[in-house]
Amino acid sequence: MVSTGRNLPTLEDVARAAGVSTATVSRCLNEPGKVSEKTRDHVMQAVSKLNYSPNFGARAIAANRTGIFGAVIPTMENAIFARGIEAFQKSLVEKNGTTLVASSAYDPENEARLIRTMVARGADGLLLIGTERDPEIYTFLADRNIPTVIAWACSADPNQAYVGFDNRAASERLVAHAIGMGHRTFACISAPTATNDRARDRVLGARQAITTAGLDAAAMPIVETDYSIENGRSAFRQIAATASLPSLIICGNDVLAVGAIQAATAAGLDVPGDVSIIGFDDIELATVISPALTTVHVPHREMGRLAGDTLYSLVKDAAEPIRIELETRLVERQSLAAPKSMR
Amino acid sequence: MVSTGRNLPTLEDVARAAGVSTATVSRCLNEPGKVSEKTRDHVMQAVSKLNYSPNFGARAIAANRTGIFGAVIPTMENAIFARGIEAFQKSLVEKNGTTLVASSAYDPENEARLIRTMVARGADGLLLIGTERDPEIYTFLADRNIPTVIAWACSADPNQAYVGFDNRAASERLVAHAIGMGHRTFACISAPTATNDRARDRVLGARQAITTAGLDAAAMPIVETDYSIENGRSAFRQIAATASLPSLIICGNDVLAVGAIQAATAAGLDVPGDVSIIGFDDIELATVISPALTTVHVPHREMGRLAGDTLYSLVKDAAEPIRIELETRLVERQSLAAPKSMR
DNA sequence: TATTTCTATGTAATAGCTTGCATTTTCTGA
DNA sequence: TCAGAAAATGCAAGCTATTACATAGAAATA
Repeated sequence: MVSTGRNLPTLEDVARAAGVSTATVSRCLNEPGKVSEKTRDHVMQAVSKLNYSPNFGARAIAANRTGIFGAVIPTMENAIFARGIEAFQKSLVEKNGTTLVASSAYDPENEARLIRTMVARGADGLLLIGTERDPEIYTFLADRNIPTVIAWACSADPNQAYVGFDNRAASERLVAHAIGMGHRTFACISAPTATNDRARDRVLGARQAITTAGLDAAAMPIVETDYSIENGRSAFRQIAATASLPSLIICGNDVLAVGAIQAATAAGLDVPGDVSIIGFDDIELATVISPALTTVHVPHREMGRLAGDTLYSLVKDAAEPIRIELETRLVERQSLAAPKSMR
Repeated sequence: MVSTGRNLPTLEDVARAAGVSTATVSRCLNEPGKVSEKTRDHVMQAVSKLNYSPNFGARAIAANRTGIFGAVIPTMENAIFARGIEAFQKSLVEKNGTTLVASSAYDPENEARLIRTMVARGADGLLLIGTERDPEIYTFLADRNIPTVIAWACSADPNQAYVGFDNRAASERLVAHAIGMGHRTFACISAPTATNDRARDRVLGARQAITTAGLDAAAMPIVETDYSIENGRSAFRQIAATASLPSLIICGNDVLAVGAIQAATAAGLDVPGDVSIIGFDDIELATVISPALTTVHVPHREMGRLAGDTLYSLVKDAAEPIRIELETRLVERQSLAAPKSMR
């Protein structure tokens, strides 16, 4: 194990050097407003002269907080979470917080373990994705007074803070739009719905739109597969291998949709001429793929930023749960068009 | 401020419940081999009965370590860092570590501040990107015995651990390959080289290849701009606006290259017919853009994973600095072809 | 049996900072 | 100038786990 290094300066050393008490030095560092300017100058000079930086453990134990905020996300490899966490992190850095990040790979058990680890590592508050998890986790967090903010979804629990959007309604709107263009036959490529409430809601929204149009939602085949371009490709092939190709392929996110477009193109099909494909999220990939993807724009960055703001105020001011529902927006590009039968 | 929650059990509570001293309980938790089986059973029973979990701050101060590993990266929005950090994090989770992440937006001052913050937040070790930074930072870290691993580049300092690759050599190889195909006129789109050693090395590599071929490297115009697709587009326009279009555009990374391809296509140019464009990194975008991008593949995930392993062993075993140079690989796709003059 | 060697456990000294409360200094206004 | 209020500062009590060292007891050896 690594030793503590040459004996580093402590608060007391700084206090001595500045000719004040440790209390004053501590206040200089934590509540500079409470110290006179003259004293503060002296102290800060001593701080930088000694190159002092406070001992973390001591501070954590004395103040009973760490300034660390945890985020447990499904993966950093999807640009939406990378974006969101980047914004979350930036928001907290502005408030002198730091972000502890871990990804669960969409596995609930992993997630539960990581949440406990974060708490054991001193996280003052936690960002979680989606609402669905073992109730024991919520109890665990409540017992320890660790505030949480949920993002990417809205919670039904009135005491749960969140910054989310309505996955179901957004999906329903997009599919209804496609139905309005004439689509009548569908297939769906989704992430596994059993352990992913957002994915499930998106499928439910699509079904709802189909049902509302007087069509048979149960007839829509669904391929469940983890989010990746490659999986999108193979899911498309799987769908294309069945009797008749649907006119619209509804994808759980843009990554799957990009894979589907690639596979369709590779199979010699024209998108959207032979088959329309829609996504969800609106990441950069959606504009780079050809044809560009029609999708739902989710304000990921704003969500991350607001989640940071919200979590901070919960930790700092023990604020009442803040519940923010953001708007999504349909983005029409080239991968969705009226089906052949309509032309 | 949030209170500590209902008074949670302490080591002492557990000791009392198990009828032993706090030292024994501590040993049960940290070095179970040193305690007799009978005692251990008693203690563990008390632990789970009281639902005890050790206080983070107290542990940190007493043990002088936290199990927290920091990573200060330029941005999470570029897939390469998202990938790398994901792998880094995964490697450390396996070893019961947790990852503190912050992004500096390629700003050295930000980076310096974030490094200090991470240390102040108890990071046992740090992952940094690139070698170039204020020497004071290295002193600061050395004074505090905080091991660091550098990734994405190789350090000349024999005491500095790293897991990197040779940006310069990789770039030189790719450009030499293009020259071999007949290219004689060049332009370059790069991230600002003043504050980014990787970007600078890539430009140097390109220049080297040009010089080696007996051509005039100084004649190559360079547009410096932050990494983003949009900036790649406008940089291309800027280059295209000059007298004669070069046959090869060398981009500092894939993101810029994708933008350049889009702008070229939008301007009615054929890539690679009218102009060849090459990137660096090999991210997903490179395969999704059309024409697919010829680029240098960098093993980002492996780099992240190895950086995690390395950092852990430095912290844990105070191992000698481990220095790993990974191989990059040229990936030939469609955006590079022999120039018109050669056909 | 006496002596030595281990093993298991306990005692108590830290570790360094924050903060409630007490005290001193400075400011305000008559 | 001085009482009273406000601001600045100091005192010292925590906060909780780890671990060096001490000790007791068990096992091994002579």
